Amino acid sequence: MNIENLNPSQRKAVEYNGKHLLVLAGAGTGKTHTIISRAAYLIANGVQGKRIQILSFTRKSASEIVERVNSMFRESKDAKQLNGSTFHAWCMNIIKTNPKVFKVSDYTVIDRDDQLGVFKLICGRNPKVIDETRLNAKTLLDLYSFARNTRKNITETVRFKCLNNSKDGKADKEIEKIKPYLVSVFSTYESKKRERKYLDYDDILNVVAIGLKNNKEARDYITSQYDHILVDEMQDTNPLQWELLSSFQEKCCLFCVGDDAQSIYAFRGADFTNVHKFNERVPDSEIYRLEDNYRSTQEILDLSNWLLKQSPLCYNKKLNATRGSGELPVIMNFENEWREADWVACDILDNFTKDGLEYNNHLVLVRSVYAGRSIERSLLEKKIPYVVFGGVGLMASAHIRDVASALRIIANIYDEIAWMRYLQLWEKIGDVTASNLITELLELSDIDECLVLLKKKNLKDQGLVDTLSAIKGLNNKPSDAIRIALAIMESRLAINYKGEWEKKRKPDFQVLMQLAEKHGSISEFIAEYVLDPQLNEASAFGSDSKEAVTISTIHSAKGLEAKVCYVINVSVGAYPSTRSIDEGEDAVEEERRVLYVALTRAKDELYVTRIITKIQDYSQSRIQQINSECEGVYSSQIIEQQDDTDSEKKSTVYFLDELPSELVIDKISEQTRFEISTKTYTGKPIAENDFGMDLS
DNA sequence: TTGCGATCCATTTTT
DNA sequence: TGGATCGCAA
Repeated sequence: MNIENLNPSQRKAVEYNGKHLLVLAGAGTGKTHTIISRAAYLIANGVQGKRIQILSFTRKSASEIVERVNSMFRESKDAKQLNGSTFHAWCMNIIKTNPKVFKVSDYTVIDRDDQLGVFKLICGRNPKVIDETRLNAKTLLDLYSFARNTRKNITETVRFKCLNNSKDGKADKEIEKIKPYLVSVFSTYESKKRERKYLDYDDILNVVAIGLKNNKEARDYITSQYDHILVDEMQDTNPLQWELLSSFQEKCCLFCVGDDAQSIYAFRGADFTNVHKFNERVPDSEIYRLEDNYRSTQEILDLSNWLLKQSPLCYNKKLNATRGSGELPVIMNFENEWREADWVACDILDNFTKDGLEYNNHLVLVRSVYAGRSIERSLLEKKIPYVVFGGVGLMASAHIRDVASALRIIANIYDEIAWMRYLQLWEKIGDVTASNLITELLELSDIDECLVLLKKKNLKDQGLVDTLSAIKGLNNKPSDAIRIALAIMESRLAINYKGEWEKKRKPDFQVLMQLAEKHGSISEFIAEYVLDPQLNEASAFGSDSKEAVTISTIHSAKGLEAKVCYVINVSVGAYPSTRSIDEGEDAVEEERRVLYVALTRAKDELYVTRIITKIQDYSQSRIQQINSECEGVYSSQIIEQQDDTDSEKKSTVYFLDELPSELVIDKISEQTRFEISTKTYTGKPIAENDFGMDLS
């Protein structure tokens, strides 16, 4: 095994032979490399691959790790059986392979959209809930999911998420008021899940984590199937996942890698006390640190370190660049998002045409999927190929869900959500007719009875019945089921999706069938697919995604890196977002870490762009800089504007406010400078007598 | 009741 | 931008 390219602290971690280890690894310190080496080291020392489980938060990183370990052992069978997956996929696998322990293996896995559908249904039937609680179905679902992942009760959850954790009498009163409604919605949802045999995301973890916790025999049986659990991104684990891991500490060695400064999933329950209290909770454990950064230049790290140091939280972290010094990061200021996007596209094009830097050396980081759109448009305009990370997967797209609904009915005839979607696809069936039909259908006990009932209804389009009867025997041939269902449903889908069908929607099914080939049953295929809507590669525009610019949300960018990085719209009101300011300090600090993650993706060049709509977005020191850049008359206007606004909103938080000027180059683009300068025109107006004909 | 068109609306992050 | 909701005609 190739262990030479490990530095001393990495090597110490890789060769650790105590029981449990937490590796605190800053950004770019070779975290993935360390995990890979650890797995390889274990295999090289005789541990069977199948007794090692690698856990990660995205399928991408999990499979990358497994692949890289496998490539180190080309011929060895031991390595080939190495397991690597997300927490959810792992638990699902445990459920499926141990049907005698977990009696839920015939359940249908539902995703967020399905869950939301159920919540909406429940709220729709009970309108008082939304009126009285002033929460919508989506927020209720978020609360429910948060509560389950953090193992908090309703009272604590509401206090924490809705009331800024305040403990005064007013908050207590509010909780008392809305709690009964939440109880009613949540319990209705839970009984619906039981009736319909649904497993949602949280159930998958919950069933295994709590099952193992409370049942010693099951725990011993399952946990003795593994020797080593390797956890990536430990800082993103939530209390429920911790519960799960802790069941394994007796029989297995835990090797956890994480960085508290990169914890950006608190909104969905991640809790970095899993990192901070590792020692306390896990007897027989040690903590090592990795602090040498191999990715970035010192200038990029200086900016990142500065950002963390401004935090009231103490991260006790300072990254050192082994690569030494390079270019200063650049802050670019723009008038609006189109200019910003356009500049990014131009800059990438310049790098490509002038310096021959391939497109895949560029990474554009955005806060939300939505924010990536303007960038997409500019890249498209300039014919620059790009790949998008972090968008909605294929499974979420409507036409796929349509066909999947037919398959889901075959796999589980109690799948009310699937029935609802499937029935409404057809002509003359809307939500009322569908609901009535479903009430009758759910009384029946198999698909043939359902088909008999549906035939009797004299429905306008025979396709409804034909599709189901054609695929009813294909539960174990998902790929065939898709092909046949598609053939019958196609004419209907073509109507529903009009012009989009042939070119945009239909081609997706080729990919879907290929994926289905790999699975032995519909429910297995659906489960896998709901957990991993793997089709990000397909969203590549251009011939080869290896030659493309990457656009990614920061949350999906962990583990990504590029020579040139653009962090978009780091504007006032966005970092931190005004929304998180309202939510309180914890939310703001999480946003700081989000920005930190973004900054530390860059290897050589870092561009932070932002939009300045108001000149008071600038700090005092920046005003002086602009004044020196802008000429004469404009300066005085800018300073004037500053004067009438700084008495108000002093409380606005902005991460780059006190940024020392020596850490960055702060630029304002030519056009933007012009537009800002002329923003308020205070000169003499052009009057009527300034134009017209000379009548003399 | 369905299904279409029009209007409005709000925009964080994801297994 | 497009997604969700509303109102109206068939």
